[in-house]
Amino acid sequence: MNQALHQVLRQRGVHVTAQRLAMMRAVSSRPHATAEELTEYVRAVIGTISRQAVYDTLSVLVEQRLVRRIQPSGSAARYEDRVGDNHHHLICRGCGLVLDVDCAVGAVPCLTADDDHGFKIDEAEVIYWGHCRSCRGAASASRAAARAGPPANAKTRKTARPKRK
Amino acid sequence: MNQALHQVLRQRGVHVTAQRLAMMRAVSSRPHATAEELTEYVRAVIGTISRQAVYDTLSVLVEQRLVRRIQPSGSAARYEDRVGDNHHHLICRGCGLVLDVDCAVGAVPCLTADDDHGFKIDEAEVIYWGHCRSCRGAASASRAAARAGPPANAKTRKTARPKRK
DNA sequence: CACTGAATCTTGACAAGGTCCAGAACTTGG
DNA sequence: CCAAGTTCTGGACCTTGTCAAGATTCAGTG
Repeated sequence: MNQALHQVLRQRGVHVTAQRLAMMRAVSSRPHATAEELTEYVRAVIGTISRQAVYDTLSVLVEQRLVRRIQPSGSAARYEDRVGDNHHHLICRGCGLVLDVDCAVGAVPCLTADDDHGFKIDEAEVIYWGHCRSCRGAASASRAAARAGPPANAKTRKTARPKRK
Repeated sequence: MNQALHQVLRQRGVHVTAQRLAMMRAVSSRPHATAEELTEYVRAVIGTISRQAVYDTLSVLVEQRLVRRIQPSGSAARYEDRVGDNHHHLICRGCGLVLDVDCAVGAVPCLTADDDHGFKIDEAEVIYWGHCRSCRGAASASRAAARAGPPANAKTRKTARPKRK
């Protein structure tokens, strides 16, 4: 199994290391994970990896188009190994859940803006923002009183920050 | 003129302060500016404002839908006061230039994903990535040798970092 | 299998962009 | 004009990344 990943890397002329193999496994088994989550995963598998190696590896993989990086407003970058099919993302403002959605328009669409202002466009990133079913339920009570709808940015902190001294 | 802004704020039940008025002016006169640039602008107008007040004010304005926040990968959040028309953005990977583009699909489109997974979608954020005309020219020489096309992430550091000790 | 140059990884410092907190100052309704 | 409630200030601190230098590891070669 690692044999296949091994080949993929070699073919592209990059060194094959335990860190890289583990990172690829991590990205593929935890779609939409942040760099930190991937680090945890990799550490669980191969024991240790430096932060720098994580970022370095990820950017190599992104460069090689083996991994796609998405960066939702107000949260850390996330990575996934579903590349080349131009799908988009649906993100919950409440809990940060990220889901894949197929492109609403068609095959490899979206790559044409109405007016490209002379740009050479190479990617269209589409993010649908909203609230997932459960967050909608949870928020409805408080939102009834709110004048202007849901907060514009998701709180991404998962756990309460420990009280500082 | 501030009278109008004043009313807008009051109507929404938020306090009217010099900082907020100045910030609204700033956003409207400098589309796509970062928080830092807006801070500079506001300081030039009313003398002083704390960083906290800047972020607080911006998030109030965003919540009230008076300002829209966009956050391109790898760069600070940017703000604009063109809200409600569902336009999109075109960003240069080379120099970070941000341009508005009208939606390629239609009126208030894009708000429908193929499958919404039970989400209540309230916004579709579309970013077209590419290279502007001048960056394309500048990069062509070095890119000829690259194996995998253009770098996947823009270098956003504008100036070389000063060499550390 | 040992050797060697190049590619990677580790460690540690640093920076940008934000957030949290507590108390002072200001705005608003009455 | 006042009390109450908001907002602002200042400063510590956090998160996510990046840079540099030196130690290690890969992978082709003899």
